[in-house]
Amino acid sequence: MMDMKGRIAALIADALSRCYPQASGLPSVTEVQDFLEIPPEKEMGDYAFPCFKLSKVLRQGPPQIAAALSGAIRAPELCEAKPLSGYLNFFFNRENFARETLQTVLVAGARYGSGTEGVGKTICIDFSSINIAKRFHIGHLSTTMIGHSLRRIYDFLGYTTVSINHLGDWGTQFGKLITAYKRWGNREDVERGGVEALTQLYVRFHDEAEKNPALEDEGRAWFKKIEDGDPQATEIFNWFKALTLRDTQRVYDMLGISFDSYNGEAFYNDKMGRVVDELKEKNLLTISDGASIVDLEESGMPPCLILKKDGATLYATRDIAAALYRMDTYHFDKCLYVVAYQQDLHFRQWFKVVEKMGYPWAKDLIHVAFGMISYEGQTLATRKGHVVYLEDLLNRAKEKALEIIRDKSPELENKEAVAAQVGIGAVIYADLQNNRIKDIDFWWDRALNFDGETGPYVQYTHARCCSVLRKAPKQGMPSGANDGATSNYGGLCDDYAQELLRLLSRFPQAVREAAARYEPSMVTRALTEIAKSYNKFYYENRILDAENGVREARLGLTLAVKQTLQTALFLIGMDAPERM
RNA sequence: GCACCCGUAGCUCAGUAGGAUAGAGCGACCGCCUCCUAAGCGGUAGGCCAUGGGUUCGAAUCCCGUCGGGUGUGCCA
Repeated sequence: MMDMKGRIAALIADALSRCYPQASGLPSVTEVQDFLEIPPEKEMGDYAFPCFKLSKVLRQGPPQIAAALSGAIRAPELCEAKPLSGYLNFFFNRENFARETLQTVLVAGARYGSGTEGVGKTICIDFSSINIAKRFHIGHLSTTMIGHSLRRIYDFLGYTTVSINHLGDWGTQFGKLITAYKRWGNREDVERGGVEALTQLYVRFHDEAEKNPALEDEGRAWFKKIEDGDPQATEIFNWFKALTLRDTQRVYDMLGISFDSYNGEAFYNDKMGRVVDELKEKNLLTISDGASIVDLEESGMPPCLILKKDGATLYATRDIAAALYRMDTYHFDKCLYVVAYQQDLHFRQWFKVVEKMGYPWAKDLIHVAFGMISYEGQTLATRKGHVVYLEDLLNRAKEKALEIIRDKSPELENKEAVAAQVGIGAVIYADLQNNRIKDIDFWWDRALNFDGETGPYVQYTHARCCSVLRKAPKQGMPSGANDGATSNYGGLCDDYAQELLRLLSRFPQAVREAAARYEPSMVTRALTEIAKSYNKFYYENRILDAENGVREARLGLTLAVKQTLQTALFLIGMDAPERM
């Protein structure tokens, strides 16, 4: 079934050709569809066609054009067209719109809004990318949640996705860490303390190294051993890595996140010669102050450093090596890097280098940048303890949710499980609520606020839908296209129901825009609008004790809302509790 | 200095491939549970869309300048 917008565009195009048979340069159906907009006020209709642009072609004032077109459009079963100050405003036939929208949503069910446009296309998403021996804190929340949500959104549209946790597992800091461990650590304490214990060792190293600079050399020596594959160094290093992944996995489990690949810096260590060779071969490498660079002056950027004076590689080298590997391995159509905007220049530089290497897919490398996070107005500082660990945040959010449940729903059975869904949901929602480029200043009271437009609000609305549906009579529950016999769609013609139907009908488009703009917040916003609209509908209309037929129609709408909310929640990485 | 990003209500933000009278949440104040989940709903108050030009029938939205803020800017990642 063609959507309403397309059908209205077809009506307009047809009316244009009949009203102005002599005119040339009339817009096509698709052009008309692009002109169509949603009026600012509901009283102005469901769609509006602005006639200003046609004024020149048709040598007529916009109001005259609108009037002529409205006279030529006769489709009462679909909509009415009324001219108003240069616009042609379309008012849906409400009953028809309700029937069509509801049946579309209910037939699609959990797949409403999904698509197949991505079938056969692969998208690599590089996100979260934790550092070994460092605790997961709120600074990692955005990359993790944006990446995870994008993954679900692209999956929903039929793409094959590859989620990649590009581990920060290479560098002299690991030599220093081994030094600290050998001097002051022991197996049991570190095994028990996990990443926190490693962090303490690292801090101690820095304190002691200020007094005793020889420690730096010792650290470098241990790192050299890692590089050379020394068995003891490798064993300790791999153990640190396993400890970090073990601790981090607890958080990933709470968030429901998994990765297809953990290939990080260490993995690419032996794959960088190819990059250097290729750059040399293509005459892109020049020596400057002893370092090997790719000059980017003609692109208006500082040069991209490939090799240090001492011949060591740099992170641009590693990123290029990883991109080449991923193209060879996954044949991606796009490769997304969900990384903070601080690294914007870095990405623009090495993307340009890949382009200069002659790879047409350089244009498919996308830096999905997001804003900085600060804590109570100040930069996060792990050393000073000015930091919020993700695990602590999620646990406190769970506790807060549990308190509220004990207060408001003392009879709820699985309180702990629901509290986890709600508390964690609040954190996820807050992170994906606004455009990703916005900076976030973290405050505990804000993070733990569950009133207003928050995660709990949308989950609450979902639970409310579930509650209504549970109490509905078993018979006559609408489930799809064949419920026309029992549902009276006249019961969905009020402004509240219509607004809700409008939002439901636009949901698939919202998912696509979110994908096109790498912007999960567009799904969050659609989700919130639907929830708000349902709560208003719910207060203005009786559902269960409405008359026969109307009750079924409103239950159908409730089911459609419930399913769409559930889908939208899933797409941003939240759970949808049925009771709370 | 240069580059990128951002300036919309007291606070946090929607709205930007131009469209009609600029919206929401929080905070403040006032209401609504004998009724399907009050984690809800309604109302009041709160705006020179940073600023000056330009393009246009029409600009918060596009272009140029200015001011303010953030980030980055050759051997860390």
